[in-house]
Amino acid sequence: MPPTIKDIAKQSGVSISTVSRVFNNQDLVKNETKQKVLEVIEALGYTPNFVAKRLRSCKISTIGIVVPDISAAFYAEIIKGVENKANDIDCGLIVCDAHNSRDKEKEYVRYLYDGRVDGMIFVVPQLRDDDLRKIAADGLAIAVFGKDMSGFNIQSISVDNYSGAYQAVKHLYFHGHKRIAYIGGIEAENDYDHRARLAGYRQALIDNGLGVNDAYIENGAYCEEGGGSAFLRLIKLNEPPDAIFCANDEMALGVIRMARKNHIEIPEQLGLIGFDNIRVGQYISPSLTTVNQPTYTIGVLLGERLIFQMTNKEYGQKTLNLILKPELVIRESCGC
Amino acid sequence: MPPTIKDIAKQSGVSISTVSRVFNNQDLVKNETKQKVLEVIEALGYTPNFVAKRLRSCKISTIGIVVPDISAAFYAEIIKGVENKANDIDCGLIVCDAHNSRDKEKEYVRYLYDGRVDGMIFVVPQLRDDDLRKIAADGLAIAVFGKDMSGFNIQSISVDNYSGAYQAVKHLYFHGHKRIAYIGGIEAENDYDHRARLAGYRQALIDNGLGVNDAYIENGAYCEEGGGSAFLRLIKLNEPPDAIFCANDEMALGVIRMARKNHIEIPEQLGLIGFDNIRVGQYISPSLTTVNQPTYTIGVLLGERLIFQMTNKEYGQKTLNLILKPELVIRESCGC
DNA sequence: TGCCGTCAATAAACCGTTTTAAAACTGGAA
DNA sequence: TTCCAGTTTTAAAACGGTTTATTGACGGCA
Repeated sequence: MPPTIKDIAKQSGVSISTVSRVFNNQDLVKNETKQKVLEVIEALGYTPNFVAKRLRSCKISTIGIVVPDISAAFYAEIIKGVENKANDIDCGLIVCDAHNSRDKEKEYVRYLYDGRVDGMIFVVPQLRDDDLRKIAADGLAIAVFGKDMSGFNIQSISVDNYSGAYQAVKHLYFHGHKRIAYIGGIEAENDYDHRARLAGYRQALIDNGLGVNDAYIENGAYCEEGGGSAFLRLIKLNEPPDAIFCANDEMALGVIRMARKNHIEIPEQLGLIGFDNIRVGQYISPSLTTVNQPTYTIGVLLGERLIFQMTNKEYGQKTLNLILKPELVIRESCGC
Repeated sequence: MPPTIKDIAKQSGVSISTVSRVFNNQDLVKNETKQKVLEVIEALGYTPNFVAKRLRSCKISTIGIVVPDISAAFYAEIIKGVENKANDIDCGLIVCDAHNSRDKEKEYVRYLYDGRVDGMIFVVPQLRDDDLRKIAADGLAIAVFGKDMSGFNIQSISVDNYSGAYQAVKHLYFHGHKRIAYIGGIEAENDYDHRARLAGYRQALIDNGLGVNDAYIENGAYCEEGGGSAFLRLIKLNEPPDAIFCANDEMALGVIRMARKNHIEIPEQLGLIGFDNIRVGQYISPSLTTVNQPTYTIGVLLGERLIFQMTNKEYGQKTLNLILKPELVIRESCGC
């Protein structure tokens, strides 16, 4: 057992309060006594027990972050951004991988909720707004990426998915594509990304005088395989699309793979744009035009917001929901 | 403030000891009472404060893992493996990103060391063996990936880098390559991977009657750009190599990029094999032959070892250093 | 009826620190 | 000598749990 403050007190013939003082408000203790105590501390190799310290003083200098999937570079980049800010204030970071599951996410919240952290960041939370609000109400600082929580007085950051999709589709249109399809997710209660991207897609078609054809709207389940099958369904249509906008890059990879298999040339016969700017997109052939989200910046901003929240307990000083504009990264797959 | 055990006690009309019992030795409390308490716990969303818990009982069901770079898929996979095992025993996981820096790693160790975790996993630690030993000596369970710590009575898992390199080079040789170069890291004190892979490369050449040509051994700093420049140096030689084995895939990507720029065809003019099996390797053209390490399995094993260590305090029951065999994944770039 | 054993629940001690309130010790002024 | 202010020091109360010892209630048995 390591020595405790009691051992030091006994050994040096003073009370434990005095020993504690020597460590903290050192000016309140006589120099002579201080020397004596310091000697004993040195001799016994004492360090204050962190756990006991925390129990009393309630600050733990740790923040937690919950992401849907730690192995996706997108989230890893955000984490790095957050960490950068956390380091500024000597704060540790606990990373939790929710495995894309709401239950797991809930579990982790429960886990972090036990006084392990001073604040939490949720990246694209699947949790209900209510759950998030409850956490915030308990006095824990929180910041959210991926949905607008300003209605609940919670700091949040989003990317303008609508605008990203709109830009992509407009780009395809301006370069001669007229039958533009969309591959996305399903109309789930909490799939804000899908909804906004679909809406952007729709509006871009409408604004450019192209009708919205429901047969051109497909579900690719956000994964490579799903994107591939959605593509196969699309090319079987009487009037197959001449371009596809995918709500993420994974699905676009599936499209590229299946197009190759079916001898459809990209971009000559089919324009393609993805979303997220994952690393593979630069290396695959044809390289993938995509919509880039400033992940690292997002992380930094999340960190900033959270720290702001942790230090100033009241809200409202900063805009509650900050919306970042994504940008189109033009490569080969769109043919422009 | 989140609710405490006192709130639960008051709300449900029992003593705090009873509430505590409901959480721990549940058999000692009447079923009826238990139900009542559980309801209140649920309603108030109570979680026992981990700091308080730890202070009294010395167990907090948390393990920490330190990796060099969270955004590398390689480590993310290992983390997932560990997490899987941790979940089996209802253990939380704290992930720390050391940013490839020894200082940062040290900082995190100090941080975790504060009684925040019951055990730690180090993935390719840059820490000195001594530091690791000291942690273990203090009674904290630890498990290490990437270097053999059995000499210190610490559980460790490694991949047989020597064998991986040997297989790769042998494969190149058997398919007709005679001038095989190596691009790796620098001869750093703690770069065990580099040393073992280089040794495997050397031995494979010797065993097959090819001499070792020091001009063929290059440093690519483990990154894409470094791999590219190393490649450029190699092709300027009087007798440039007809194949390259890279100590990781990143460097191989650099080779592919630069080869393309210099109109050197892979695999026709140059055979290429990487190491690590990163995702991009499947998608790039030509797709990359590489040496695969069973990352997820590594994670699971690390988790197992650590948990074993946490529960049985004595050593020695299991092999202390487990060596896994990596396997060659043959794709286009080696031309076979 | 009185005694005993069993089962449930509680009170109280404890973990190692910080912090607040109180006590003890100084020295100087009345 | 007494009192007071200022400086040091101490005792004791937190912090939020777990755990040990104790109490209380109840039924069975002599």
